[in-house]
Amino acid sequence: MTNLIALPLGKREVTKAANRLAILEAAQAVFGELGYEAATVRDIIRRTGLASGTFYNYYRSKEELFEALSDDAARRLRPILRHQYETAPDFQAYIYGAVRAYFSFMAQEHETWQAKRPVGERQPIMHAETPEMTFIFHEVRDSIRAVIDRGDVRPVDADYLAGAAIALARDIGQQMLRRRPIDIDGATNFAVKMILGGVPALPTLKP
Amino acid sequence: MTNLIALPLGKREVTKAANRLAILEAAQAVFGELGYEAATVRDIIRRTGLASGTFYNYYRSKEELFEALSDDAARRLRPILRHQYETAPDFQAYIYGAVRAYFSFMAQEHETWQAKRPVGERQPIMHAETPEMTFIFHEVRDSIRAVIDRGDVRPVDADYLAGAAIALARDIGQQMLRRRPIDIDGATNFAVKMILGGVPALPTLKP
Amino acid sequence: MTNLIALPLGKREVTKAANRLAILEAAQAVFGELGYEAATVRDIIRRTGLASGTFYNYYRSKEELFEALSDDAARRLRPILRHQYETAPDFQAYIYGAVRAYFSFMAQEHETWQAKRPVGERQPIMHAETPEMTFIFHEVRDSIRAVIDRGDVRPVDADYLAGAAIALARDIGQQMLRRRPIDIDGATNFAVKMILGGVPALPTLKP
Amino acid sequence: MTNLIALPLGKREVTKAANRLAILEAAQAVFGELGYEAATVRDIIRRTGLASGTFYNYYRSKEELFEALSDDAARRLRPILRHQYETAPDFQAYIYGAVRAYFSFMAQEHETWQAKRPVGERQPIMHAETPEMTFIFHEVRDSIRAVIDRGDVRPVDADYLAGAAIALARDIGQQMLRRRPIDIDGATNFAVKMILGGVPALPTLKP
DNA sequence: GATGAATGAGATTTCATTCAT
DNA sequence: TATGAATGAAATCTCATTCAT
Repeated sequence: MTNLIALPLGKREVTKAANRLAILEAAQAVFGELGYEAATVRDIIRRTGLASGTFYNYYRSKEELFEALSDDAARRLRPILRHQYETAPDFQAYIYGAVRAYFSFMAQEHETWQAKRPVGERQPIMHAETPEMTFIFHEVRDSIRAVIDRGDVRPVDADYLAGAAIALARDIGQQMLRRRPIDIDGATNFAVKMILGGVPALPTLKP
Repeated sequence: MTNLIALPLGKREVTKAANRLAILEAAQAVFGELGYEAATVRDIIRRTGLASGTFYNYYRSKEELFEALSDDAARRLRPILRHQYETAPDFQAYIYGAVRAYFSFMAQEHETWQAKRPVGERQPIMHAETPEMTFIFHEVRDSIRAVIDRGDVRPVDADYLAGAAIALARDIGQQMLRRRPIDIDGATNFAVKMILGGVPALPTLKP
Repeated sequence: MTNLIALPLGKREVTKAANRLAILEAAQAVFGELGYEAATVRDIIRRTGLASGTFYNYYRSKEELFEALSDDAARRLRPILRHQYETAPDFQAYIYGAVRAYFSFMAQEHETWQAKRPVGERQPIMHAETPEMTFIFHEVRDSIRAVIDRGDVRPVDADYLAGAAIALARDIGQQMLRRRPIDIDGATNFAVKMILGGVPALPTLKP
Repeated sequence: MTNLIALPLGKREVTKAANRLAILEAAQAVFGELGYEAATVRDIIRRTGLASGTFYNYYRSKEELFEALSDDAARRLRPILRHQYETAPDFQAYIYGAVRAYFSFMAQEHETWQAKRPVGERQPIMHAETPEMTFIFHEVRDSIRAVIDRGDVRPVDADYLAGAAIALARDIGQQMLRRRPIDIDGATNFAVKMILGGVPALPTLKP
């Protein structure tokens, strides 16, 4: 989402990049609000102020936009999560770093994530069908599996643990965003304590 | 989904009840597979063998069907969860009872909860927009709040805890359904340990 | 286009058959007026008085409708052309019979073929992209080839001859429809004389 | 398509002329391949390497381009056909000269007239909506009418005869282009024999 | 002029809902 | 009440044309 390359760009290029960005951000907001299925290309394009046809100058379909958003999330989150994974001295530190990075990420993009919705709209409990969610889910699960496989953590059920940790963090993250003020530290503290507090109690897996 | 009221019914009434039931069951399966938005009324009605127009003799809209399904889940699950809540000697026992009841319920209705999808289709991580989920979320959150308010549990963040517990249970429940054999005890054990293990570590809420 | 099966049909079936027929006829007219590419599903459905969505209860797409129309033309014309082919004592008689059958067919369906067009519209010279045309072209070419292969006609260039005969008949047929009164005999006479008169003059093909 | 006027032109004018020519040629090819309706402005402009907006510096619309192409064909073909018409000693010679000129013209511009299409695509029998065709049709019909009016040919149905002759020549011309080697003499011979052979047999028109 | 992204009218298609039978 | 075709609003997508650079 950030234009890291600082080359002189003509107005046209700038506009094009800005439009692409605007569509991505609008899509992120709309998917967050409505979920993938309920979101329409119109909902997204309307938010950008662009014309309907313009959407198709950038993405061939809603599906492709979803992929682009996933890629975007991956590009921005993966290095952070990878860094946590590689530098954390132990499982505890990894979980802490990953959860905090994730919550910070969510909070940073909060204004697009949590755009004001029409009141009276059915409020879904949660929209997992969001590109960021999809990416995070797979990324973190793989890390947790790896940690367990490496033996850094007592042999517990890796899939259960990863699923539980992610589900938990996702939910708390969303709640965090709904509260004022947004308290990253508090949410991180809560989520990490829940996850790490639970692990020692887990049944050991017989190999 | 079971007709607990056993009064003598005329043929017409029997058929009506059977159709209503068939629609509910089909809807549960289809919403579970596709989510609320992606599911079409025709997807649902096709499973029942009824004609599409017949749907509207029973429900005024797709929306109303969703509500009915929520009510249905509520009617069936609430007594169970309430019973756990009222008879459990302590918080630990309540969580255990509630999780176990929930997993048993999922396993019982397995075929509708976890219907197989065409391979290659984009697999959403989760469909939160399921009537049962919506109901359970609110019910359990209220129970946890009550327990905390009563002082049976250290004053922690009830919303975070409820959300975390439910998210966690939901995820593990779904994983449980994908495994063979379906191991209710194992899943319950894991989920309960995670939830209860985490609670003592949680930060105390300053009132 | 004719409902040859005379079974008692409910009103629903009748309506359905009538609608299918109406769409076919409208499509025939619209393809004839505008050609396949320029014709839109809307143009077709508008003529029937049906709602736009109704089209898709009968055909999945414009393409499928085209196929259906081709099949329809084939079903109605093939027996006639085949009969001419099989019963004609010689090439002359076959050409006469085939041309006459074709012109009669066109004249019969004239009211749908030649619906009034908005004035000022660009008048294409000809629309070959019509299901009937496509079918006839292939059918008659095959017959002429067969006749020549059997040696009933001097060895001339079969493809050239078939193409020429069909192109010629098609054009004269269309002109015939534009004239008042429609003179099937006159048009047949002209077309057949042209075709048969030309054949003796054609260069013999060296094998 | 050739710039017959050899005046000194500035650089700008040369480019302009070249672009205009490139667009005409591309359009001829694309209309030939896809027909007027199915051809898009982008299909045409893509072949020229120009930008889509540039198209509108040369032609106000797709429609106008079509007209321009007709005019172009007229400008190039009319003198040839006129010359045949004026110098031919009799009807036979005129037909021969005209058909030959037309076939030579087609063969010369073969690559644009008969571009190869993706296989498997629905092959329309013919695209009459081609500017050249439109022009030729009217031109030749007028000539034939004139010949008949002058009494050089027995009074037959001029419109039928012109239509038949043109349809026939068009079809054989197209077949000629598909064969290897391209045999202008053979095709001319065939077409002329067909046309002229048929004429004596035609019914005389009562005035 | 040349460029190519933006525009928006219009085409195709889907689907919740209605309604005649 | 059951049926299933009809409806039409709304969604997706295309493309001739415009316009800022």
